[in-house]
Amino acid sequence: MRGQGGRWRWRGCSRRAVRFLEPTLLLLLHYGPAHGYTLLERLGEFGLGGLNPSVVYRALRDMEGRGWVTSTWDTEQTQGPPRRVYHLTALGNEALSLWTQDLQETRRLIDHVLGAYSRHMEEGKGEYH
Amino acid sequence: MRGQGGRWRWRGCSRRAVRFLEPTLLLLLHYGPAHGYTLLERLGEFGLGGLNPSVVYRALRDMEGRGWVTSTWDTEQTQGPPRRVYHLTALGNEALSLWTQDLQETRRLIDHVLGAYSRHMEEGKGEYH
DNA sequence: CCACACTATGTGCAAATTGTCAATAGTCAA
DNA sequence: TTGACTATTGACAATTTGCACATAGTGTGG
Repeated sequence: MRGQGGRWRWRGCSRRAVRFLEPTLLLLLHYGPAHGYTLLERLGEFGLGGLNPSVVYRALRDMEGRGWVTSTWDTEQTQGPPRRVYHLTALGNEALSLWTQDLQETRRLIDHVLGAYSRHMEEGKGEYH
Repeated sequence: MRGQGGRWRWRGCSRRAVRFLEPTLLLLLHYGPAHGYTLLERLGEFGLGGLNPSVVYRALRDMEGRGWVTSTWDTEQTQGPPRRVYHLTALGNEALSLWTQDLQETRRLIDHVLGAYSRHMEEGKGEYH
C-alpha cells in the first residue's frame, strides 16, 4: 500500500474518499430518511462504492452522536434482521450546509493547484530544474 | 475540536488540507529546487499556511524516502544553521503528474456532490423530510 | 430439519495518519 | 550572554481508518 501508485488507491476507490463520506451521507439523508444498508449502496453513485460497511455504519453512529441524525428501528418486516432508519435533523441540515461551504473551499484549493501546474507546464514545457 | 464547526477547522486551515500537502510541495519543487523552510513559507499561497513545520519537514523526508525528491546540504552561508535543498527527481515529476489526475478526480467528486445538493435545494426549496 | 446464501448491523483491535512538544543548532544584535 | 530569529529533527500522543469477525434474522433447496 506504499509508494508507487498504490499509495492513493485502495479497492478502486481513492483513499481520500472517506473524507467525503459524511457530507455525502448527509446529502442522501436530505433526500429523505433511509436505512444504513440503503445508504451504503447508494454511495456508489458518488464514487464512494467499495467502502467497508463498518466505516459507513460507524460514520452514521458518530453523526447520531453529534445530533446530526436520529435513528429508529424499522417496524416493517423485511428479509433480514431489523434495520435502522436514519433521519436528518435540523442540526444535520445545518451541518450539510457548512459542509458544502467547506467543499467549495476545497474545490478552490484544488483549482488553484491545478491552475498553477498547468500554467507552469505551458510556460516551461514540462521541464523541472 | 469536535462537533459544531470546529471539527473541520484548525488554526485557520482546514483539517483536510494536509491531504494536499504533497502535491503542493511537488508543484513548488517543479518550479525549482528550494529549502524546506522556503517551501514552508510558500505553502501559504496555496491555502496551506499554518501547518506545523514538523508536518512539512516530515512530508519532505517521506517523499525523499520514496525517491520523489533528493536533498543536499546547502553550502551557502546564511543566517542560521545549514539548510537542506530539495530537488525534484524524474520519479517525483511522474508522481506530480499522477497527483494532478487524482486531484481532478477529487474535483469531479466534489462537483458531483455540490451539483446534486444545489439541484435538490432548488427543487425542494431546502426542505428535508 | 439443516446447510447455505443473503440481508443488516455492530465490536474490537491493528495499522496508518496526523498533531504537538520540545530538542538541537547556527547567526545576529543589543 | 541573553534573547530573537532561522532551520531541522525526533519522540510520542491522539486521532482516523481498515479489517476481520461476531451476531442475527430470513428465505431456499435438499
